[in-house]
Amino acid sequence: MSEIRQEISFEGLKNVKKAGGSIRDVAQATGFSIATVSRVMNGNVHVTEATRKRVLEACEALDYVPNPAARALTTTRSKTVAAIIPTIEHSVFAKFISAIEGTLGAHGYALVLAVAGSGEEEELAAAKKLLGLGAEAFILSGMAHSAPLLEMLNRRRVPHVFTSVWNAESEVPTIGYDNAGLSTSAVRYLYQMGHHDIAVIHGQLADNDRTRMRKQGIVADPPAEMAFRFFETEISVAGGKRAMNEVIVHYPACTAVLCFSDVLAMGTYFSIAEAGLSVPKDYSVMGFDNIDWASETVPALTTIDLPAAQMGQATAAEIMNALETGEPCQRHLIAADIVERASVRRRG
Amino acid sequence: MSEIRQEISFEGLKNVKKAGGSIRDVAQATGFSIATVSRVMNGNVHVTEATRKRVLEACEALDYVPNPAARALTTTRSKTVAAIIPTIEHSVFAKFISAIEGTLGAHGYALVLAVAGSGEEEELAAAKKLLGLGAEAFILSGMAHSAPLLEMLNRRRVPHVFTSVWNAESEVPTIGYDNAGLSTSAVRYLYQMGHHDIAVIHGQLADNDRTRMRKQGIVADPPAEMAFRFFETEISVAGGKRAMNEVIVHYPACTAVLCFSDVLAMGTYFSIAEAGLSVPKDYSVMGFDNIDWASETVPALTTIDLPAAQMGQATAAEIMNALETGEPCQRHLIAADIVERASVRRRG
DNA sequence: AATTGACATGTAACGGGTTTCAAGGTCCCC
DNA sequence: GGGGACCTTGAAACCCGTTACATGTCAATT
Repeated sequence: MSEIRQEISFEGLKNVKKAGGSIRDVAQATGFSIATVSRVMNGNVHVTEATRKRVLEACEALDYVPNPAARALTTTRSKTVAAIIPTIEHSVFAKFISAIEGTLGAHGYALVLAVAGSGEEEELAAAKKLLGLGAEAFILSGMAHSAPLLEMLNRRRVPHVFTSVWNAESEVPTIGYDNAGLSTSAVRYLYQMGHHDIAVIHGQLADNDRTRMRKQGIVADPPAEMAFRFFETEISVAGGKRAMNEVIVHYPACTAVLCFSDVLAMGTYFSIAEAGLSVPKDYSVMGFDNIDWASETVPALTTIDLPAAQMGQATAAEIMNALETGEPCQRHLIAADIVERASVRRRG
Repeated sequence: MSEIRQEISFEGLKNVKKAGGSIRDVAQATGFSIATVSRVMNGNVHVTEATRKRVLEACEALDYVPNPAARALTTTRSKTVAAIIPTIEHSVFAKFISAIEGTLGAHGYALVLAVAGSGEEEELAAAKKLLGLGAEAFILSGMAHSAPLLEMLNRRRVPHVFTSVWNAESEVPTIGYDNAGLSTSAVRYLYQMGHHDIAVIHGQLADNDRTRMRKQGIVADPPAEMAFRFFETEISVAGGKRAMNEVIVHYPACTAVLCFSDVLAMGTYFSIAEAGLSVPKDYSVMGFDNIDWASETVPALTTIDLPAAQMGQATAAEIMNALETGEPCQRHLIAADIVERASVRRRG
């Protein structure tokens, strides 16, 4: 019987009989009804200890696990939340995702991941796909998203949060940092340390609202004596290095460099080293993120500690709450501070 | 009617009527049967262009998307594959995951992610959870996994692959590198460059078979004149720095350092800089991974290029093939080469 | 002894798709 | 004009759980 089956059918999984049958098999094996088996599987209280034990044994013996699709169909809960992020290849995102997954996982939820570059259509397509694959909530990066995407989420009442940003005014649920405020503090710090000519190295403005907000925090109301020059590059060590090469050549007055990401700062270190100069003697450097090796560089990097793990945790908790209570997600401001190390020196 | 609903019920999502009804609503709206609607949704050929158009319009108007759970229930396909990885906070994993997601996503599959530290029970629990949440295939790291996990996957005929490793003998499907062979070549390279006293800095052996394989590749059959000392540490810049501090103090004969990860190599750079020494004058350093900024360090890092993206792509392709044809996953050896840069200098 | 109620269990109706099979329609060809 | 062949469409069974409601049992209360 079973060897025949192996011979005749083999075009895909649909035909191969998997171990672990249905709830009716367990019911039959134990003599109980499927309702009772279901109750046992769900930890329902109205079951005798004896029957619970027998059912559990049968499940073990038959290698039974409830069919997730069937369960999702009746409960209308897939316990799956989706995160759409622009890239995972950036340690801050990795830490964030990791925290989300940990928190979600601890409560029986799964995380499905989509990397959507930075195109809005790409993001919309990813969201549609994930919705069609069972995601019941969404975690998005930043606040800038295509209108169709937001409409779709609202129309279908899919809980969602925008992360890495915080916006007191807007009514959308954001969980993140006060990006503008943080860059303002960074500038103030550099000012206090005696730096007046600042190179700001940042990623693409076009497709990243967090970068735009940070820039906004600088240009909005800078101290009168300060001058800034902005260098846009790709967010990577290589990008930071290239930008710093520019700074060295074209911005002689510059004494301090503010990078909107620690990996950019790392790039400046290498650029400066190659030029035969040194940090912080020739250039003070300040980062953003506090990635885990920021404290290990030589000199140790002064940066802004963005608690990505904490943000991930808060995000996951908020999403799960929305899913379980039906309340909309709450806004959260994640506090972030400058961590002063050795890469910015006092001048004058 | 609908406003009453809003008032009375609000304990969780189960009660809130979502937009976008069922296939029957679409059927009713168009006057066709649900069978026809289903055919349209699945691109079935036996539908007139005119009716296809009408159905599609109705879907648009009603904001209809097929219920994924119902679909998964009948097709027994969730189009969801799970990856269980020890950590995501390591750029090589991130790149790998990213490639998997990209390949999977391009074919309509979703990736669910679980980070399972390195405990075997933890991994088993994660796998069970994901199975109960709808995963239909698994991507695992390394070959060392708990027997219950492997038994479960085999019993239920869940396609799975082991990644980052390659093993010609074993019958399990592995997709990855010849870890032992690569460290052997690294040693040979250092030998050719005139280095005979090598410090090897690596991560925990206990919970990582890839690290063990790499070590094996060194101790199995080293050139007679060579001496090795092994330094175990945590895989991070900080870990590499600490280990290198040890090397400097306790291994004076050492002229070259082989790190089983580029982040460890980065740590050695900082340790060496802090000691007032330099690479490659005082120590030659060689890494493993070729993470994206390995070419940007000063000096640029000589390392072994592990094509994580290629591995991810191959893994995803193999898993999808297994899912769709029923054939078991094939083994793949991913070629990797030394990329010679400036951190190893010729001696003698 | 009768009534009540708590509790354990069973029956059956969903939920929202896919798919088999049958039926009706159209077109072609002899 | 009749007989197929083929295409489009529909009816209904089925997938596998969950859960409202019904039933049955037994102990406690009066």
